[in-house]
Order: sequence, then structure tokens, then C-alpha cells
Amino acid sequence: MTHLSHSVDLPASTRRDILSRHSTIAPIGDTSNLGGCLRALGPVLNFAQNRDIYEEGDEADIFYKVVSGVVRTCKFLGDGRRQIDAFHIAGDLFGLEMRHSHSLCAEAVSDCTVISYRRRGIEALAANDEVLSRQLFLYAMRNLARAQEHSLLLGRGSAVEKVAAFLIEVSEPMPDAKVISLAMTRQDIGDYLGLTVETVSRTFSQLEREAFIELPSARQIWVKDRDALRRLNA
Amino acid sequence: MTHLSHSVDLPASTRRDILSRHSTIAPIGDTSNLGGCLRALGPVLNFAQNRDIYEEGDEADIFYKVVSGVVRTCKFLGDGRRQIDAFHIAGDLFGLEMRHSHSLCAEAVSDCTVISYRRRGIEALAANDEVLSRQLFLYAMRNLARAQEHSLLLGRGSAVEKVAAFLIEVSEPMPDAKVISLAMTRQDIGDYLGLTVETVSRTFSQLEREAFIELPSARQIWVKDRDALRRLNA
DNA sequence: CGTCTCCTTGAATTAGATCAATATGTGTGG
DNA sequence: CCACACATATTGATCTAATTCAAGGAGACG
Repeated sequence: MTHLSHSVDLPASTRRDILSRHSTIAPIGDTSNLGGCLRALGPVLNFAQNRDIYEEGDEADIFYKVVSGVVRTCKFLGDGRRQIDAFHIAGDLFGLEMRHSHSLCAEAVSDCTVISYRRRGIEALAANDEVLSRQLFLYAMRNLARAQEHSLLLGRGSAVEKVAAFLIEVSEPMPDAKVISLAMTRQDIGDYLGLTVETVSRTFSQLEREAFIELPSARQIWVKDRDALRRLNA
Repeated sequence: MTHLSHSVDLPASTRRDILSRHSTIAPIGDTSNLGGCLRALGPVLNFAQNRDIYEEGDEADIFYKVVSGVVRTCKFLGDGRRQIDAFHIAGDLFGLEMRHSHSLCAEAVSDCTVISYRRRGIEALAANDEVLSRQLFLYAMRNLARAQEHSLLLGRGSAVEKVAAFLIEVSEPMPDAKVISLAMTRQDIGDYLGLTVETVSRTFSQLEREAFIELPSARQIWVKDRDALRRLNA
């Protein structure tokens, strides 16, 4: 569900992909049944790493589903401070809005492939399809519940609690993976958790020192004991 | 929209109500068209100040609309830290969930009156009513957009920015009111903004010193220049 | 090999938290 | 009506978690 995770193999792959090609099967994610209702509606698009998919304020007549790679949706303050709302992985929908302009922007964390859908299309369908319209409602409610959970973390969590929650979140969709490959930078993680890069880095080091995780490389994380991490969150 | 605001006159009014009886007309709030679809379904309930309406984990077969007074919905961490998700005023819906247990708890900030609805009822109606099901979707999306906006504040805002945003939020539904009566304590405001009571109090004092607001009493706030406050948020 | 981006670590700083004391206000019971 | 108790608010003094500033290090790529 709009989770954050590692990059997966890409059609237009660059050299950097070879390194992050750990190719675990991507989970279905947020879309669940909604995905079924939407199959084969739109064209496929590719975005290179760090490319904007859309900006805040852009017309929101199209929304997207991630096929591969990772997408971040975020908001900015006037002076450039950024808050990442969510990381989206294969199967997740993003960019579906109520208003006709986007309230967040979307950027490619890694090179990625997405499918686009016309919003008018889904609205027309939903009007005659009670299953689809229920799925739409559930989609929004699921994201809402997620946002509320994240608010608790942002408002009341310590740095350790935030990072621990992040690690649980990224490791959840792949419970059997020994090592998780992160597609995002420390800066991204900081902007997701309301921390600075330095604090994220220090907290990773601390968790490694305290034997909760191991860091074979900066972007590779071995979560040694997920339950112990979970216990860090009160 | 799930806003925070002053207490209004109550059926079972206590002495304290007489003091906060500034009786501005309560705005329609979050419900908008959804309200129309739901008229006259459930019984009316009264809750005294600080009473629980439901707790996190309770069965979510009923949801509510505020008739008068203010309700807070919140989450807790194991050690008692609290994050208030929203304050709900007259016209706002709360407690409508996707799962069959509540993911937040709801408490009466002031004495309040609410109407209850059966969830099964609305689900049955929505299946045959495309207008209602669209309203439900929009209701969820509106709350989602609100939660995302709030995350930016929680994750990246300073104390002054948070308090300023809060003041704008409470004063928005009553643009003509000279003085706003707050139903909630400094603790409530702190738990909404991810701050301590002391920081909220200090920030109020600071904003008064800097002439953005005036505080005739702790719960009465005169927002002297809303646009100036807005400029505090980058 | 040099450059660039990302990451880590250390030292100094600070915004906000914590601790503590006082004030204000409201409701209670004599 | 006053005296007291209890909630809530304010303010000051300290402390600390996280930020900021600064310096290196480690990959990745041309």
C-alpha cells in the first residue's frame, strides 16, 4: 500500500539498474481489486530517475499505476522544504485526485515505468459500476488510514522510532528477503520522516551498532530482527 | 472540513457553556453533499465534555455527524503520547471506517450532540445510488488531502508555522468573527500540532507580542490580521 | 583519474522539550 | 459570599534531541 521499496528491473535500463537488480517479485500493493477494474486502459510511460511525472498544480486529468521502479509523491514549502507523502511501488496507484489539479507532485525515485489512465474514464465507469465505485472509496480510505498512521509518527515519534517504522514499512512487502535494496536516498527518507539527512544516517548507524540491522552498503539493508525493530515503537 | 473550533450552545448545557455561548452559526463543514444523502437516519446522542465516543479498536458499525460542540479524533502510542488527527465541528462526519474496527478514537472536546448512522445502511444505499457513492469517495478524498496537508506541517513546520496554521484553520470557517472561542485546551492544540503545551502557550504569547493576535482570555483569540499570519507559513 | 553525488561522522548550535514555580479561572461546599 | 481544590495556562530555567555547519570518504561514471 503506497509503500516504499527497492527498484526492480526496467525496460529502459541503465547501468545503475544492474546494481539494484535484486528482482524480488513486486507485491500487488495498494491497488488490490481496483487494479482489476482498470486493466488495459492506458498507455505505458517511462521516466528516468529524478524526472518529474507531474508537478503540484498540474492538471489532474490523468492518474497512474506503477509497473516497475519507485515513485515519490511530495509537497513543498515556499523555501524548498519538502515532505514526501508516500513512496509508490509496482501495483500502487498514484495521482488520482478529487480536484482538477494535483495537490502533490510526483517524481521518479528510480527509473520507472507507469501506466496512465484517464480520470474521466474511470469516473464514467464508476457511475455504472457499483463494484468499481466501492473500490474507489476503499482506495481513498486506505490511503487516508495510512496518512493518519504516518501523522502519529511525524507528530510524536523520535528519530529512532521514525527510522524503525520506515524499515518495517519497507521490509513488510518482502518478508523473506534477507537484504532490502533501497531505491531512495537518505534525503528522501529524511523528507518522508521529517528528519535531516544527517539524522537519518546517524540513526541507521546507531541501529547497526545496536545490532537491529546491518548495512552491507548504504542502499542495502539487512533487517536482522523485524520484531525487535517493531518493539522500538511504543 | 473536519475543522477545529469553538463550542456552541448545547441541549444539556452546563454553567461553562454560558461563558462560551458566542453562538456563531456553525458552518456546514466536511459533509457537504453527503449530508443531504444521509438525512434523518439515526438517533441523536449527547456526550459530556471529555467523554469517549468510541475507542480505537471498537467495532465501527456506526458513524457520526456532529450537531453541536466539538469532537476530536486521535491515536495513541503505547506510552500515552497522543496525536490528534482532527477536530470536528457541526456538520462534520467522523468515525466512518473501511475496516470493521475504528482506527482512531473519538472524544468530546466540549459537551456535544451527534447523530449516529449505521454503516451497513449507507453501504446498502451506496450500492444503488451513484450520487451517494461518489459523495463517499469525495468525502474520503477530501479527508485524505487534508491529512496530506497536515503531514507537511507536522513533518516540516516550525512551532510558529504550526500555530499560525492552526489559527488560520480555526478562523477560516468564521471569517467575520472578531474573536474566536476555542473549545480545546493547549494540550489538545499541542497534540494536534506535534508540540508540547508549553511551546503552544509560548508561541501564542509570542504571536501576541508580535501583534498578530490578541488574547482577551486563554480561550478567546482575536486574529488581528489573518493574511499576516498566513505569510508566516513559507 | 578526476568529478560528482551521496553518505557518514564530528563539533557546535538551537529549537523545542522538560522540569519547576506561579498564576488564572472555575466549580464546590461551607 | 468566601475559601478551597483542581484544571488549565503562563513563564522561567535548564536540558537535550535533532539540526546545522563542516570535513572527509565511498561509489559510480565520464
